[in-house]
Amino acid sequence: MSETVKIQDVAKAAGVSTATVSRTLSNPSVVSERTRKAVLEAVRATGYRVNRAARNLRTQRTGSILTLIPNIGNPFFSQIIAGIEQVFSEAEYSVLVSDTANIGPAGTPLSHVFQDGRADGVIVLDGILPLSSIESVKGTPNEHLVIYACEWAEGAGIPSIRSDNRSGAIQAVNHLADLGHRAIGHICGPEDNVLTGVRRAAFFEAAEARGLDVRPEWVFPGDFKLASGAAAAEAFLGLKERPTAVFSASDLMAMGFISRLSDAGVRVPEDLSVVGFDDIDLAPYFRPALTTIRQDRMELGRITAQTLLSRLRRPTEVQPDFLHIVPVELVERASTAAPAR
Amino acid sequence: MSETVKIQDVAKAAGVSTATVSRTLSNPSVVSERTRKAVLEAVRATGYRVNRAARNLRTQRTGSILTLIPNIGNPFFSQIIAGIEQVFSEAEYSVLVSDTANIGPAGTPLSHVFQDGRADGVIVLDGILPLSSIESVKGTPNEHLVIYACEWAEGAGIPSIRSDNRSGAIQAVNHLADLGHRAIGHICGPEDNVLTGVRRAAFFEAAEARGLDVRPEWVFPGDFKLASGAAAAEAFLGLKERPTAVFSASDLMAMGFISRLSDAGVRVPEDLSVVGFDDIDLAPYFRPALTTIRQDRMELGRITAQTLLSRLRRPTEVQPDFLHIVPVELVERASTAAPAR
DNA sequence: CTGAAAGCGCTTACAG
DNA sequence: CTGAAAGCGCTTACAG
Repeated sequence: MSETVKIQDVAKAAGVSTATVSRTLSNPSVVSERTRKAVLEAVRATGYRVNRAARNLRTQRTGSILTLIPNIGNPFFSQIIAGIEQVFSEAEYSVLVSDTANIGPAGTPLSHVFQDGRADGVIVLDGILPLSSIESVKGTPNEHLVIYACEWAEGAGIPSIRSDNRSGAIQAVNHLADLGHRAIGHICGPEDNVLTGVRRAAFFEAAEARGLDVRPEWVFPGDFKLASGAAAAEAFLGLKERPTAVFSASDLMAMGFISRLSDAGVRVPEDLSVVGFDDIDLAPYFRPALTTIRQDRMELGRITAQTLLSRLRRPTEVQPDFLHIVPVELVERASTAAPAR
Repeated sequence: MSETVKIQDVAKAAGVSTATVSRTLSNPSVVSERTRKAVLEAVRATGYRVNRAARNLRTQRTGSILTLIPNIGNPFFSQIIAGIEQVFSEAEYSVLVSDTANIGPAGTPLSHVFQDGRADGVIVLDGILPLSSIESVKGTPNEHLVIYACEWAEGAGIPSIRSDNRSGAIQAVNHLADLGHRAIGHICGPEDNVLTGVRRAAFFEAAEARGLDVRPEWVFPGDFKLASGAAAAEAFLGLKERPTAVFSASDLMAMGFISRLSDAGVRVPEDLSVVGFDDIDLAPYFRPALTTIRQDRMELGRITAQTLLSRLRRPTEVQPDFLHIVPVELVERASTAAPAR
C-alpha cells in the first residue's frame, strides 16, 4: 500500500476515463463487458478503493445513520442496535451510535446532524430528547428521515416503532389475576419517561377491569434500574398491608426488588409474585426465574431500520403519523404463583 | 432552514472572503477582532454549519473512530464503548461502532477502513479478528492508529489496553485457598479467545502455587455466556468427586452455573463456592451475590481512547509494543465461603 | 457505450 | 491580517 491510489490511477491503468471507472463501480450495467473487465482488473491491480469523503461531497449524502440513545452504557439498547446495524450494514450504511448528550450542548437542534453532513437519517431511542430539538427538522427535506424506536415523545409528529407496552402491562395484570391475586402493586419507570405512563395507565386499567385492589402506597417509584428495585423492596417491607403480587416495569427493577426481599425473608413466589418487563437474557437464569413480558428488541431494531431505509430510498413518501407496534408476550416462569392461604 | 447555506453565503454576508470565514472558524486567533465579530455574526445570521464531507475531503481526515466488537448485542462491551465515546466526543470525534463481521467479507483487510476514508483510527475489541486483516496496516502510515482494547491477538504487534487478567485469576484462586478450599475447578471462556488462555493458565499456576487439587474433569468448557455456565453445571452434577469451589471466567457463566446448580439442590456457598469475573452490574443483585473479579470497563475504554487520541495528535510517535494493563480487584460477596465439613 | 468538463463545499499555501 | 486561486477525489449531466 504505497501512496493512496485514486480513480485517476485506475483510469490510466485501464486505458479509460475516470467517468468510465466510476460507472463501472457504481452502475456496471451501462458499461460494455470488455471495458468492465479491464476496469475491474485495473481496480484489482492497483488496490483502488473509493474515497468516501469525495463521493459523499459529490453525491450529497453520507452513507451513515445516527442512532441516539439515552445512555450508551445501558445494555438494554444493545439488542436494538444489533437489529439496526444488521439491516443497515447490508444496505451499505454505517451506523453511528451516540449518547443523546453527545449531539451537542443542551438544546442543540437535531437538524444540525443533517446540516453538518453527519448522517442521512436519525433513529431516536430517547424520548427525553427535547421536542424543540426534534422540531428543528420540521419543514425541512429531512423531516421524514427521523424516526423513533422504543421510546417516543407525545406530539412530536415523528414516526415511531415501539413495543406494545399497553398490552404487555395488561397481560401481566391478567396473569396475576388469573392466578388468583386480588391485591397488586407496581414498580414504575422514571417519571419523565413515556413508557412509564403507558405501562402504569394500562396497569391501573387492567386492575380495575379485573376488580383488583390497588392502593397508592403499592405503586413504587423507580427508574428501570436495579437499585430502584431494591429501594422499592425497602418501601414494600415497611408496608402494614401488602399486596400479594407486584408488576415491575422492567426486569432489572424486578431483580433488584426480589434480591432485597429475599434478604428480608420474603419468598418469591411463595409470599409474593413478581412479573417483570423486557425479558432480558438473564431473566430465565435469575432465581426464581422471572415471569416477564418479552420485548423483541432485535426485531424492533430491524423494523425500525427497514422503515428508515425505505424512506431513504423513496424520499417523497411522507407519513408523519406512521406508528408500528411490535407485539409482546408473557413468558411464564417461576416468580409467579397462586397467592398463599 | 431554507436552502443549505455555504461558506460562500457567509462570506458575502460578512463582506469578507471564504478564506477568512474558514480561518475564523478553525483558527480564530489569526483573524482581527473586528473581522472575527463580523464573521461570527454572519454565521449566526445565516445559520451556517460546516459541511463535513467537504472539510474531510480537503483535510484528508474523517473525524471518526471505528470501534470493532465481536458482537454488538453483547452488553459486556457497552461500558467500554461508553468510556471510549466519552473521551472522543470531547475531542470532537464521532465514534462508529460496528460488528467485526460488518467491516466486510471474511478476510477484509483492516487497511480498507483507512483507504475508504471511514475512520482516522480503529479500536479493536475483538481478538478473533484475523491477523492477516490487522497486518494489512503494517508498514502504512496508519499502522499506529490501530489499537486493541480488552482482547488482543498474540504477535499482532499492535498496542493493547487490557485488564490484568492474570492477576484476576490469581486473586480468585488465592481467595478460595484462603477460605480453606483444597479442590477447585474452572469454567473456561471460548477456546479461540485470548482471555481464556491467560485466565486458565493463571488459574493453574495459582492452584499449583497453593498446592490445590485440580483435576481435568473439573475444568469445564464455556463461552462466557449464560447457557454455557448452565452446561458446566450439568457436567458438575455428573461428577463422582466434586471440587468444593469453582472459578468462572465470566460472571454470566457463574450465574448460569449457580442457577442450574440451585435447581439441583446444590447450595452456593454452603456446598460450593463460586467466583466470577467481570463484576457486571447484576453481580451484587444476584442471589447469592456474586464474589467476582472487578474489571473497570469504563476506565479501560477511557484509557484506550486517550491513547489513540494522543497518537492521532502526534502521528510520529510509534510504539508498537505499547501495553497498558488496568488493575482488577476481587470483590467479596456471598457466593464464596469456607468449605463444609 | 464513452469522454471532457464542471462542480460538490471546503481549506490552505502563496502572495501581498 | 486578508484574498485569489488551486485542489482534495469523486460523480454526472451533456454531448457525441
